[in-house]
Amino acid sequence: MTDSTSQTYTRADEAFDCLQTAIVKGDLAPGDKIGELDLCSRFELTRGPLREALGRLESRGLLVRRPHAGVKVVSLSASELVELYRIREVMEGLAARQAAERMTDQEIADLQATLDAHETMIDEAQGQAYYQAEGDYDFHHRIATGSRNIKLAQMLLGDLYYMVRMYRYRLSTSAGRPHRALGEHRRIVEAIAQRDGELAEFLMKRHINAARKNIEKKIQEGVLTI
Amino acid sequence: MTDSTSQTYTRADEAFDCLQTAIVKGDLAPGDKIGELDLCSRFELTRGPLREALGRLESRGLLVRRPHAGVKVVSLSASELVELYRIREVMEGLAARQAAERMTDQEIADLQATLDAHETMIDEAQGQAYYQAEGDYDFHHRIATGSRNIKLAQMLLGDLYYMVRMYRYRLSTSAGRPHRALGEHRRIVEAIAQRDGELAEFLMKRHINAARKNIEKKIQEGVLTI
DNA sequence: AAGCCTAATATTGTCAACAATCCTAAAGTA
DNA sequence: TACTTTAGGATTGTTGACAATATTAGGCTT
Repeated sequence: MTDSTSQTYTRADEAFDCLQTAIVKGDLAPGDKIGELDLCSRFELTRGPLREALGRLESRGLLVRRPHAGVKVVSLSASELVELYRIREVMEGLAARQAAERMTDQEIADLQATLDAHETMIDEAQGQAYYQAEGDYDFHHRIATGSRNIKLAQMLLGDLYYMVRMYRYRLSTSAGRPHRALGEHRRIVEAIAQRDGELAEFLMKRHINAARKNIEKKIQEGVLTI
Repeated sequence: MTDSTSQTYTRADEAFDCLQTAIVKGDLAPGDKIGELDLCSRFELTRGPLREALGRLESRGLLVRRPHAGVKVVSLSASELVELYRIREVMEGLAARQAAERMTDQEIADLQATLDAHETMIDEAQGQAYYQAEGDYDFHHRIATGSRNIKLAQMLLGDLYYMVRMYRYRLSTSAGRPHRALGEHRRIVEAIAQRDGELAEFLMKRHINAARKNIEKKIQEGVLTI
């Protein structure tokens, strides 16, 4: 995600990627207070580039920083996580609509192919939340890109998805949901293939709404403690 | 917007604010290629904090950076600017809906008061685009904050608005539009006061849609060259 | 015993020198 | 004349040392 056109890969870019994946994968858990020197030794970096990366991550909302006090990984409250899905609902709805208008036929064919791949993945790795989540991410990623709305894709891929993925491992396995989600994905792609932007937007919004309700239910059940 | 809770104000924060306002005010115009040393001498900074600020601004999409080549202010194409308004449409629609559900009565009263102030401002500074734009910004700012959706407010106030404001001085004066916009604002606030979130969302979306069409028209007329 | 103040420590913020890379301009060749 | 190549210069990337600040632990007071 760090500007694929850049030919050279600076240490700051490296630091940024390391930290971002560490946060997303859970190696750095929400709420962790982390020292710069720890990070330096862990990732074999020096403080200059590291600090630049910290600045970027703070700006994206993955870290919070207090001058002279330190850096800690952002920790969303339950309500904040839910609010994230409300934002996704409208933004990805727009993405789906624009994707329906602008994706190439080839891209749509590829998208359908990935759905087939997801299906076998779900059947094989039954209940393996990780791969399900990756498949889901792939789907949303392609649509965001397919919207041809650069800023929209940037905001989704660079901000929201990383925050959502931070929490995915906690709230993934909901019996039967993967198959239902896949069905919803199929319908969305169908609408896109028919170039029906309005329908694609509607279906995408409903899809994310369902995911949100699923999370809200878990929170109420106390399954998900944040 | 740089974390109001921070007690101490670091040089990097200073650099960030300086650059951001310079970009928004047009002192650094879109497309300008800027050297780090120039910036250092201009803002009385040293390179360390400056680079950290550059990282943050790049992450927010106000700057583009190419390793070893330099930094330049982002320059939106006409279509990218229009796309920005499509994003605003759905995000601010959501903000208006949530604001209708969550703003305090006091906040709503204040909002109505600012609209009155805007009205006199428009009458007095007739055609003074700058103040009109500031009033408009204030209105949208309050609603974003009133949504109580932290991330949504962050994205609107920290990303989108700055990019829009970069271009406001070019596309501001459209005879009669200020009054019409004010009327639209009033209706939105009315819906919020009645706690009608659905209507508030609808009206806000239409409001931004109108602004987008206004810009598209100007682009087609060739008035606005980007 | 509990709370406040003080000082030591560790961590962050800042700086200036060094190394690596890109851009430019001049020279040479087709 | 126009294009390629190469060397120089300028700019960015990186590093490690230095300064400033928040935290924490310990002692003191109430």
